[in-house]
Amino acid sequence: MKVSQAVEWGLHCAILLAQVPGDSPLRREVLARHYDLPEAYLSKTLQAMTRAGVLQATPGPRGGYRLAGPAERLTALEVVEAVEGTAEPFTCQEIRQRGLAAATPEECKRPCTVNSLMFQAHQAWRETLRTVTIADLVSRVPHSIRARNRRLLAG
Amino acid sequence: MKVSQAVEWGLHCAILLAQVPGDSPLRREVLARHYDLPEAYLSKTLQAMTRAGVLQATPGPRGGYRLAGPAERLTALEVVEAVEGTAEPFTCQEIRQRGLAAATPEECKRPCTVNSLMFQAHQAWRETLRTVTIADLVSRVPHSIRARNRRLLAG
DNA sequence: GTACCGGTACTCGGATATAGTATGTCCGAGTATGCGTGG
DNA sequence: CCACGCATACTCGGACATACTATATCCGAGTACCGGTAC
Repeated sequence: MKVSQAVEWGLHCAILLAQVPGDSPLRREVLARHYDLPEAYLSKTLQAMTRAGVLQATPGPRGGYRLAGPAERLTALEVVEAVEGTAEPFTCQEIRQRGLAAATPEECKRPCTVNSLMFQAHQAWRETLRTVTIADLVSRVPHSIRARNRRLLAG
Repeated sequence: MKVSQAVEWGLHCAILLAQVPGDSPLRREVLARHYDLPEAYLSKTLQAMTRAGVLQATPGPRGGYRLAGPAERLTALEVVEAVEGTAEPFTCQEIRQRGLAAATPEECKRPCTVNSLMFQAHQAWRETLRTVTIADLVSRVPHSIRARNRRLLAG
């Protein structure tokens, strides 16, 4: 089990976009330079976030990315799932229905206990991310860094 | 993010081993046939569980695998981490220290907020798995299946 | 002076290579057993 | 009859291929702007 590094990028970008004064968009190149990320690949992540409705992309001159909604209403979970997708990390192969001890369809009306447990664990994970918004994360960034960002994003 | 299918195999095998009457070990081939799994690959999973101390392996005739301890003391988390490893699924790249807005070492004494959040989410996931033992999972298996297993494992 | 039109430069979006990891398979190392042999 | 030693068959363990996904990159599609031109 491994979380894509693109998740880190996506969250940091969302946090940064939430600090942009006014409503001016940020170009992809600016985001990439800000954290020294490969711009071409970052493109893929921002794309996914846009498709998921987390970001709003504007093409053409004076274009770029901005948050699709207020940071107070955008949860970390939405960002993470925008990047990683919403597929369950554990997919039950229903091996209980195979082999010598194959369970009958009758016995499988209730979901597999292993499947239930893993699902429950994933729900706990999601719940943790759902209770935190991007605005919360911004407020946890040290003031000195926020000040520096304000200066960089203004110019 | 994706959980290896080997986790499903490992948990099911642990649950099955907990149902073995007496203390006789189960051969790899028996486990594989029970769920119609590729024996050669299942080997890798059982190996990992043995290395982690979840299973005890006995070579030679009349050998096989058995649980290293009582099912009541073996948590699902231990099994999962035995198979998947204990590495954090989210590894912070510390991108806040790079690029134009690079944070100073002084500002990085506290861990990155993104890192903290993802860590916290993972802890919630682990906690869910830690509160459930293999014995619990056995008790959730339908009686008809348990009876069938008892019969199969006796012969 | 104003409105329209076309060219241009800039932005994102998706199709295309590469690398690393999960998946799948094989053969060799080690051990308890069972038989044969000697006392 | 009993004890010892050896060959054997059986078990797991780790080294070796393959397939898929995450990573990384490029070039093309679309859009707003800006200048020129006609009215």
